[in-house]
Amino acid sequence: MSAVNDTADRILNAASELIATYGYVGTTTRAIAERAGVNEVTLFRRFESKAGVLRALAARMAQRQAGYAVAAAPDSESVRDTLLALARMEIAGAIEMGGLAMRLAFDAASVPEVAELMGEGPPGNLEGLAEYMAERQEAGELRGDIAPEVLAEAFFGLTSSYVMYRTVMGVGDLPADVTADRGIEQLFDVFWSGAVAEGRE
Amino acid sequence: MSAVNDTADRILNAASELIATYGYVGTTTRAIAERAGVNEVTLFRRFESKAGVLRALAARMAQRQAGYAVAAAPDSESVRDTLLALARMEIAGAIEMGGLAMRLAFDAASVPEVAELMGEGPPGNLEGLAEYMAERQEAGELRGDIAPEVLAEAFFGLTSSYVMYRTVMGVGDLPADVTADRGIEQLFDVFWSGAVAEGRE
DNA sequence: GTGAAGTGCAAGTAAACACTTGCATTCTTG
DNA sequence: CAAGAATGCAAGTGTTTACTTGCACTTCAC
Repeated sequence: MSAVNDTADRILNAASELIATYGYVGTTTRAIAERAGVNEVTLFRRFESKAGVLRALAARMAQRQAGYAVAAAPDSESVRDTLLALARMEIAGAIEMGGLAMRLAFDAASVPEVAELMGEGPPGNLEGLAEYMAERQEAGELRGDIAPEVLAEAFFGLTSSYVMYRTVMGVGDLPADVTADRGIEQLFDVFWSGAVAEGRE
Repeated sequence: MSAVNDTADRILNAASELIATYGYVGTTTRAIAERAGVNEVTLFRRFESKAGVLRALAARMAQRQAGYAVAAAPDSESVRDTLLALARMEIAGAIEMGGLAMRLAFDAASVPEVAELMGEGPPGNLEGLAEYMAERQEAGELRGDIAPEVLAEAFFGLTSSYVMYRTVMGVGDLPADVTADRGIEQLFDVFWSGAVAEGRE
């Protein structure tokens, strides 16, 4: 990595960690620069403003998240495997970003600069998953007596609160390996047993 | 209500709404005073400092929450009814406070003044519920192949994300009547069907 | 080896912040 | 009605914030 990008990256990394912990308004440019081991002036020369840092951060996030989406594509044979994989992906992504996306989703409701960047965000995800749930209901794989939006909300509610508890609120331990963690599977299993069509599991 | 308490109450109400939306650091004493229709100086004369307002707010919150706890006491005949009632109570309480408690639980991780006041908070709740879950597992009413902590986390994950989506992130509509809302019962039912011991429902 | 780009450092800006002081005015209460 | 408490208003404090300017230094491509 060239020295020039290294500086920018260190700034973005520092901003990512601080914003994830203290939120956008609670994070100062001075603190970002300090943690990045860089002069505060450099931050402004590279990113123009605090909002500029946020924009660059969001861009980098979107880029990485795109990588996840691709990895998600191969939807597994069974609905259960697909959803469990999605849950693990959601959790892994959110944890790898240190709760940044989660914190930003939170801040979007109150900080205009953040709201601009988040776009559809959670509502979009929710809608998309609800469509999938509806399909699987029609196929008789998920129980039909619950609205698909509710199933989607239950799913995301579990994954997002799992991450929120651990990264933002400091409750519980982070899993060593998300792709194999037993606790995640148990949590998912509560959802799954409640969502699967009777006589199907 | 006497005029003197009225002033203090208006300040606390304003602070409650603003902090719920913008967080503790994002809320200014000027904004609180303005929304309360009161001079900023009055706020300081009554509450000494911004942290003082927060303390008073927490005290009032604890007092109201105590009311809920009493109402909760009569644990219903069936586990299902008990947990559904608890879910409705949690949601009603959080909504009535306009997401304040939720936002504060969030801020506690990063704002020392908030952390001091929140005490055990979510971890305490989680532990308490996990104990109840363990009891019901031993009684054969809840499935035994899932750790009680996971069951408790699933429960609170659903109720808290339900409120979080609606109050903080602006996703979905608030229920007109929490005690009767069908959506809440559906959401709870996903949890319940996944948590109940086989052949028990 | 020269020039341009990137960075550090010192100093400074204007605005916003929590919080204070002094005084005039209103409200409450005995 | 008188006294004291509660409030409003105007003007301030010192600190922190995002952001700027000017200058010296290094690095590296050509």
